[in-house]
Amino acid sequence: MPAIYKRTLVTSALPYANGPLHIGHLAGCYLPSDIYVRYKRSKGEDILFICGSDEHGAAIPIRAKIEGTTPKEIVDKYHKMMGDSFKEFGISFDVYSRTSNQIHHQTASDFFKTLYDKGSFTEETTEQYYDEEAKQFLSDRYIIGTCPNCANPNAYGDQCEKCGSTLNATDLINPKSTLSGSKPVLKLTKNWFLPLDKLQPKIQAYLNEHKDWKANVTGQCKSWLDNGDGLQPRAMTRDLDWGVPVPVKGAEGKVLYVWFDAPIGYISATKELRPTDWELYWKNKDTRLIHFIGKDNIVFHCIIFPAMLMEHGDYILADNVPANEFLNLEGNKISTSKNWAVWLHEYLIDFKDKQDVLRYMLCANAPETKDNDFTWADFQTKNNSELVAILGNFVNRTLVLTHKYYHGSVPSAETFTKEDLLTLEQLASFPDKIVASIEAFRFREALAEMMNLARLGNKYLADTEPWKLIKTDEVRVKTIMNIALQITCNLAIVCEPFLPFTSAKLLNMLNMPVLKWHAAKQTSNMAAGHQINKDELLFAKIEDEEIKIQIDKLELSKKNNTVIVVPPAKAETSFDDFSKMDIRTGTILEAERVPKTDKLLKLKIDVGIDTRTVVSGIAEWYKPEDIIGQKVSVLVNLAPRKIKGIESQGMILMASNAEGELSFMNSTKPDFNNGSEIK
RNA sequence: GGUGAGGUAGCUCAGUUGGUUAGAGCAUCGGAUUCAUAACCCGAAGGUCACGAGUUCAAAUCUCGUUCUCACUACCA
Repeated sequence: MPAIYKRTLVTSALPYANGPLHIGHLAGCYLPSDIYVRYKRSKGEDILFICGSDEHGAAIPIRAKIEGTTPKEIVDKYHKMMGDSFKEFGISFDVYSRTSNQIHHQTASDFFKTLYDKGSFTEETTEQYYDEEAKQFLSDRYIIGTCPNCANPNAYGDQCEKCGSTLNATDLINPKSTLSGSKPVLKLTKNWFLPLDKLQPKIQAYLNEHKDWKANVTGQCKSWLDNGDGLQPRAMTRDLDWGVPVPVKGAEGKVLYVWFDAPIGYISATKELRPTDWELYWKNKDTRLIHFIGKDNIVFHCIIFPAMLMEHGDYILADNVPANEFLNLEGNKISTSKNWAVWLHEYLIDFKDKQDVLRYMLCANAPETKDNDFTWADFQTKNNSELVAILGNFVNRTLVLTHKYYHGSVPSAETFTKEDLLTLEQLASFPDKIVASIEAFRFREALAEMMNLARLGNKYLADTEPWKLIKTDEVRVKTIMNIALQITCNLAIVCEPFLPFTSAKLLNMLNMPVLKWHAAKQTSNMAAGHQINKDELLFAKIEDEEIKIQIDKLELSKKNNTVIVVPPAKAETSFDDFSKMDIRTGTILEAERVPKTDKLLKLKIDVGIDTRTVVSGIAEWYKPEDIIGQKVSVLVNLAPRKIKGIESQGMILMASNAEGELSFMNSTKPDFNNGSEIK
């Protein structure tokens, strides 16, 4: 089982620099990793916390094009924005680097070279589109053309966003380069593949050593390994000009695959932070490496990156990869493009100084074992019924009484009753309970345990009733208040990983220095006679009004997005081109599901000329029995194509909205005969 | 369709190798209390453990089937 490690290296997934951060990012991996690291630091352990912006990949140049700017400006903008958000929410990275740094380019480049020299890669030459004007190969996203499926003239080389089909660039009709607008030519290109198929036994063995990983993580890995023929070779280079150049002769105009270079970002960030002894954290068996990620990154961190490290040979592998599931917002998926999100930088405008409230909420509601939902109503309840009522209230009543009875001077504990001793014993047991949960990456459990300490305090005060005793037994009250203050002080220590701002505020009120974790096992951190500062409220109630504003804001963005998103006008086309299409009216005679598919219906349509079979992807919106007799428009001279073994002889025309939902368009004169031409 | 993860109280979740009346927090209701941000403290109510079958003395837990949700993947002419 786990060796005794001397130090820990914690990485958090590198966020992609093409948009601001939202609550899903925080809940997914940054908050859990921050809690873990803060606790380890508090214990005095040797630990580094690494992160940075992922600034490569094909999506960034495209985003730049849309915004009419350069990739560099995009990544600069979001790198700063994300870094600021992390800082504001107390995510305590030791370094927040970026993959566009020179040090990263060098590190990733060297890494690739090492694998290349070792002969780890296989080379494969394929035909790809090349733009002769721009003098470069075109990645799929740089090519647009007419979708062979739905005739959308603006389909991308990898996917048609209109009909959703996955494409190869070579499938496109009339391909065009988005760089120069010219017609690209097919040219041979060489790319380097990591033969994951050959590495599968080693990867399997590695995963077998880590049966203790979370169920969602091992499950995902298993599914990759067991699926079909197992792992497949994966290209580690791309024909693109944005990224780390491939350091090999004959690879001009190529960059490293973003998922090859991004995880190496962890290494280069460590180098940047510790130029002299970074290898201690990456190449020494006494170091424990932990990757905090979201579930979408599991395959890269559990299979591909370890495979790269194995091939290299010098590096240690991750000992654990605690991946979280996804956080939804008010019942819907968080979506950057639909603006369905709570943005971190906006949150702080509406909820100034309430970083810890969000941290608390996101930890208490973290999607640790399954997707979870963030609702504003729940946010309010957690703040008002837990932070205010339990934690804030306990601290407040203790401090108020201390000022009232002793002018803020800690009273001395005289003689302990049985009840006192029991309370002190429980107090001392909390750190270990919280530790057990944190070490098992069960942060919501750990947080609940922390709150139980505040509950213990509330109960102790309710049971001992110092406000009554003060009239009859002042000596006894001294002891009671001393204990209540000790609980308050220890709360400040154990809440620090979760609520760092609150902890600092509380220590300040107590006029205490920062205390290490082990101090929380002691029951006499505050000496008699110690003078505390003026008390103030730790948490404020959140009123219905404030919540309503947030919900309205979301509703508004929902409305805006459903109304505004209309695809842009297409390029002009000629009447000749249009008249080449033979579109007829028809009637659906038969309809049935195509087995083993989710979306496909096999239709028999009378189009006047004949009755033909058409396979159509409308099963998500129409049941077969409901559309028999439905009048449709059919493109009848489209080249036939086999889909799932069925020859489809045409295409029915459907309206499609922003959500990709499809609808029939009805003629207003029902008696039009089948086969009428649509012009 | 394939693979993986889930389905437990109104809500969010625990439930370790199958073993007494299935737990917690919040919400609800009742009581007590006033130091405290109408907060705290005590108590109650609330569950056919998605559904169906099987194995067993015993199933939330194991097996098989069905169904729903999410992710990856295939399919959208």
